[in-house]
Amino acid sequence: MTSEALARALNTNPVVVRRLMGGLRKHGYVHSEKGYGGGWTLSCQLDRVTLRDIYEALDAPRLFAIGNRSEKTECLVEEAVNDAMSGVLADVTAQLLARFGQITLAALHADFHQRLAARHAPAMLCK
Amino acid sequence: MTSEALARALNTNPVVVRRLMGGLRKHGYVHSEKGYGGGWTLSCQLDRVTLRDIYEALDAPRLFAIGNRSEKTECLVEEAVNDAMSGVLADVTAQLLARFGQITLAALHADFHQRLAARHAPAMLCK
DNA sequence: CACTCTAGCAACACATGAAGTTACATGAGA
DNA sequence: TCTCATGTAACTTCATGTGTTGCTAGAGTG
Repeated sequence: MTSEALARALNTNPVVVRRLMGGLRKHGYVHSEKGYGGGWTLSCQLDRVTLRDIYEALDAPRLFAIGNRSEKTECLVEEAVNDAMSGVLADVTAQLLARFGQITLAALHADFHQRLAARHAPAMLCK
Repeated sequence: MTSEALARALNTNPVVVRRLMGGLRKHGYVHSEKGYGGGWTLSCQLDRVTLRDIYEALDAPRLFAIGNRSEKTECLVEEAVNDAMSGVLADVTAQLLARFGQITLAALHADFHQRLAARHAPAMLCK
């Protein structure tokens, strides 16, 4: 599949797609080929890759909208609050990643197909 | 204490302080008085207010930097991923708030005083 | 060999939201 | 009535993520 086609499907831009896919390629989840007939191909088993793997392949972007605005401070109040918060945030981050680590792409794939079937046979829901 | 003085201590602007303190006032944690001799006064017991209370008084701003970019979508893949993620995010949010709910301002206050003592008697640490 | 199609990449432009700023109104004491 | 303070709206600035353009390089076609 070309970046162009993916971008259309995702309502975004081919360059954005390449940026994201670049991370996935570095980790061997996808493969890309240049030139005529080129594009992206899957190169991993869906049941061996998790949301956590994807997150980390994407360079582990910031998870939280809150947190210390500076690591070092002269202010003892700020220090006390930072310590209290960063302990919680670290624990919660670990939990979140652990949960993401249990969600495989295969599971999402299966979920998608279930939704697809449901959409094509909506009458079943009305019984 | 005036917004002006607080702003200096926090390296910010009096108006920003008023915006934040406004939330705390609405919940009765602080009291403000206008005019000469006015400013902010504490009006709660520090051991009865938690970080979670503060967070909610500040109108519960976004916690996560990740998440659904749109609630409704036509895309079944997006739907599947959103469902998987929002389940995790909801659980993790609950955990985070629970933890914040256990951190009282009194505890932070005590922690601060401990740091203050340590700073004034640093020789103790070298024994 | 020229042409087209594709990814790779850097640099720039735009959008969004948080934080900071200005200006003015209101209320309280001197 | 003057000064000092909060209350608030409107505007500006800044940071970050997203989108866009322009160019390079590689790969197949005719």
